[in-house]
Amino acid sequence: MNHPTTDIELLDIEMLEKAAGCFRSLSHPHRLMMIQILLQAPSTVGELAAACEIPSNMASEHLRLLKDRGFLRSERQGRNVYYHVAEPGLAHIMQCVKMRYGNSQ
Amino acid sequence: MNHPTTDIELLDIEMLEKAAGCFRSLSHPHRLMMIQILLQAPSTVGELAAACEIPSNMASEHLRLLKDRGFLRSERQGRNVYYHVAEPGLAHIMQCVKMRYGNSQ
DNA sequence: ATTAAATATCGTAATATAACTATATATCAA
DNA sequence: TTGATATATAGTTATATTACGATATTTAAT
Repeated sequence: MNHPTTDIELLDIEMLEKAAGCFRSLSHPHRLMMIQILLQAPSTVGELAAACEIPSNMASEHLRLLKDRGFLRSERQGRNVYYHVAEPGLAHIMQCVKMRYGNSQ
Repeated sequence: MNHPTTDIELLDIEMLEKAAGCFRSLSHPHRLMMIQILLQAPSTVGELAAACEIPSNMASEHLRLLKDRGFLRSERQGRNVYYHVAEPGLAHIMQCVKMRYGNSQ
């Protein structure tokens, strides 16, 4: 009922469902750790697993989750698979996290 | 090993655990809907329940979750309880969501 | 070809989350 | 006080997520 340009549109429940799925895939400390690392440089499954101190099969599962959601992409190089950030918005999101929880700010 | 000013600090796993909890509390379509609405104006439990088409006791549970996380605050006014956004960062987060899923962009 | 290393997938048990019914509390009005 | 409305909490069941051991796949080295 407002003027078109001032009318604030709400996302419908379907869109929110997808968005909720994205947040769910971000709702694990190891996955956030991986994203943090990958925002600095592409890394292998093994490197990410070591950084999180978890077995590599679990790292692989977490990475698949993030990849399926479109947040990451992967690229095999020899025996290793390198993952990298595919969604630029992740940097933005992690900045929000640091604003709330970072020690440097 | 880098120069202090160029060293990018990673949040430790404890901080990431808290951040993950925040994302988990955002990982439900009805909770996102409530946040969307509350970013426009404070609303009662009943109003939010109606907007989400869920029973008010479930709305109450979702709201408690968001309140416990520090995202919302509540204030009783007569028989109604009004919730409002307590974390300004939520507007920012919802903007990210709209960038990805909004029809107006 | 065989072996080893890195990654991925499968099956399953433990745990967490969600939805629902019933009940409780708080406020107001008659 | 009694009844009605709005909100909150408890208990329970259904479902989803997580962790993990075992196994499979891919690549490279011998």
